[in-house]
Amino acid sequence: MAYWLIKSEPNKYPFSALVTDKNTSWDGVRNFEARNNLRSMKRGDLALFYHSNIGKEFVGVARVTGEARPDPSAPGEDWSVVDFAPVQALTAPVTLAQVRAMPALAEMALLKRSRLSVAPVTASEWKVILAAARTKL
DNA sequence: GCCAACGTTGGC
DNA sequence: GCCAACGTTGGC
Repeated sequence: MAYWLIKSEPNKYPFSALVTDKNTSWDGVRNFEARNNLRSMKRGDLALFYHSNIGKEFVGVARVTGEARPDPSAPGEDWSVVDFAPVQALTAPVTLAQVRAMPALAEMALLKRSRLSVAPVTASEWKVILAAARTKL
């Protein structure tokens, strides 16, 4: 199983909306690398849900429930969506400042590739963040 | 609201 | 194939 991070601006689609919706199609990705990351996701993979711009923190965990398929918001174009369901909110959100402050997270894509909206997370990074979030799955 | 970073586009 | 211009993301 692989780990990922997905970013959303909370004024557009907050984690709470995923909780309400129970399932959502992650559409609108228009970056090749982010799209390729979506295509690498397998059912059952877990993703950290990050609020960009507002909050700037990890707030929850989501699970891949449906693997990549054509993005209906871009008919005829070569983009993909993946389906996610909420797993749980983090007990304590983990802020960008916290991530920056932890040496174990210095290489995270969130920091190194800050403009990439769908990115891989290593198993060790995953562990560190869930510990900081005081969250057990 | 500004601006840095950086991916993409298009002219040559 | 290079590179300048442009658009977008996301932090501040």
